[in-house]
Amino acid sequence: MMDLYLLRYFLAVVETGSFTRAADRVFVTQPTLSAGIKKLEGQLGHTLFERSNRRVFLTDAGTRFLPRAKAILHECNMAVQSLEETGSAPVLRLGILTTLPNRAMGDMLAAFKRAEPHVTIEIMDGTEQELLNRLDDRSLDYALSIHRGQGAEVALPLYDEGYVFVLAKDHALAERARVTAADLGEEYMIVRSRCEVLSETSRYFTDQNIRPRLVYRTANDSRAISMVAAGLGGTVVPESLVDDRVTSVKLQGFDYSRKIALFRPKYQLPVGLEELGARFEKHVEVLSGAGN
Amino acid sequence: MMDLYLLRYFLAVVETGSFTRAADRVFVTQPTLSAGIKKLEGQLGHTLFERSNRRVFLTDAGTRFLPRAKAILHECNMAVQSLEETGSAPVLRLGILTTLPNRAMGDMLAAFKRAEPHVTIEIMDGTEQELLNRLDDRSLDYALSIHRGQGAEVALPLYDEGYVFVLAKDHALAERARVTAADLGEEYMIVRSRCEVLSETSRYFTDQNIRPRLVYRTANDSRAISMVAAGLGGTVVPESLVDDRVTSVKLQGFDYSRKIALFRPKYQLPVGLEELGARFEKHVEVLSGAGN
DNA sequence: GAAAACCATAGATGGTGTCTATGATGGATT
DNA sequence: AATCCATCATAGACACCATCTATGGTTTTC
Repeated sequence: MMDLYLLRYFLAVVETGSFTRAADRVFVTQPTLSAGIKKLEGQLGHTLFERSNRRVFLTDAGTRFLPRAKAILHECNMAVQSLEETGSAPVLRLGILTTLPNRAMGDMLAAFKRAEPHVTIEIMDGTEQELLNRLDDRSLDYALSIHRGQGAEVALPLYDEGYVFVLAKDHALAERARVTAADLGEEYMIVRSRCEVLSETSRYFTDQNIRPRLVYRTANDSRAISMVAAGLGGTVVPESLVDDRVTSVKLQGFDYSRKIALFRPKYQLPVGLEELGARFEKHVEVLSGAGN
Repeated sequence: MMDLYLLRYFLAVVETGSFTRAADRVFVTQPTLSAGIKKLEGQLGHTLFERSNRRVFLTDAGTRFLPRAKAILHECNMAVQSLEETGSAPVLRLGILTTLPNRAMGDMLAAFKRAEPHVTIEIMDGTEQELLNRLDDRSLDYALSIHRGQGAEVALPLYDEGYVFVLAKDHALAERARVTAADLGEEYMIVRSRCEVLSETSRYFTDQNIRPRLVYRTANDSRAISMVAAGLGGTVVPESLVDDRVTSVKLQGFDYSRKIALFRPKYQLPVGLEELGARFEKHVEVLSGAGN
């Protein structure tokens, strides 16, 4: 497994372009650093540097590893910092799945604010796994995410929705009620990289020997919808993400749907927040039942 | 400094609630694990567990540290995975500042796609610092971000824009051309946590002894605008983020503006991408000059 | 009071990061 | 072509440390 001190050696070599200067920078001798890089390469199973006697160069693997090494050390710094901060004022921390629509979320939270004018809400967007992890971590109190059969003490089921294919309003296929995979074979596809049915979508097309042309990939759904509206291509989205800038059509034979639930705290909320939490649950349940 | 193996010990104790069972889980003896946790606590300067003879409990510091420890190990797993992926087909990797508007970006990219139908574009949203880091890392080829006087070989200046205060269309202050800090004293404030003039905004209000009430905090600008539109409160945004769901007013005495630029690659692009990159630069320059 | 469970401490030992010394290689200079 | 210089790699010695076994201390249960 990896060692953090070796990551520091690695970064020093990248920054200086030389084992000798890097060794000076991290206050060890060159042979120590050389052995360290060799050890790291052994741990990872990839050569990270091409050695020459003028300077060293990152390999492809080294180039791919570089941002990750930085991210790891950054997280370590954040960890140390997190221990220096004092407790802050209590707020309700809500995670919202990135693929849930802005407008519905805005309306729901505005209604809650009207009922509870003095509450501060901190929102975190994330993938399903991120949100579950954050609930486990206690860095979130609640989360709105996809229901996968969890029991009532874990998650409060809210509503179901299906998936549709969205296109620009002036697209040739936009007037149809439904399209087939074959209809889309020559089209451009926008990949919403955090789509929870991404692999099902991919399989849907490959099962029918269709490979739409990929033109654009993003993790940001608002951007994806804007790109659809602008005519870059089409993409699969949950119904609730369809807005009046795009047109949705049914994708024949693609019958996936998702159920959205409010995930509850994994721990006993502090006393001040517990009643507020119960009111929040009630509020979300009422509004989502009425809205969708 | 921190050691990764000690983080694994820490997580095992959290998951099992016992040093003895945690030791079994990580395949060392209990005294080894005990000494390791003690070492980690020494490194961090904080006690992470309260010991009892029934089970151990996380301290406040331990609770704050837990999500960070997980994040570090997650990044380590990602790093190892990044080395397993094979080189993919070349794409143009563009970073877009999270506070740049979806519609303008969509229009610009759609126009580029019409000119270059066979290009795949991978978009990453990020803060200024993230985008600069990614350019340095070589994990991005280009970035659209804020110009801070960098020279022409680094960044191609595109356009300027100011900041405005946005409110719901039916807000009492929405009909004014301008508002003062005092006008907003009783209002609710939505904090766009990645706003590049966040500290200036804060200082603007505190300099005038105004403290608007914070109701909501998010890193996602689309969500923030939706919350404004829904009536949760108001917020400061660059002009280009104003859409037809909200109303903008001038904030008196708040004269900040930003210049947007296209940041260029920090390295020589591969031959295949180099000409494409030049065409991309030209395209962005022409469209932004015309549009804003 | 005895037994059980569990964390802490002590001492011995094998593994390892580090050092000094030296070797190998390639490019620049004479 | 020979020499010098810069730089990474290898070898061996050694101090440090993660780990083990053995034992101690504390609390709870029967």
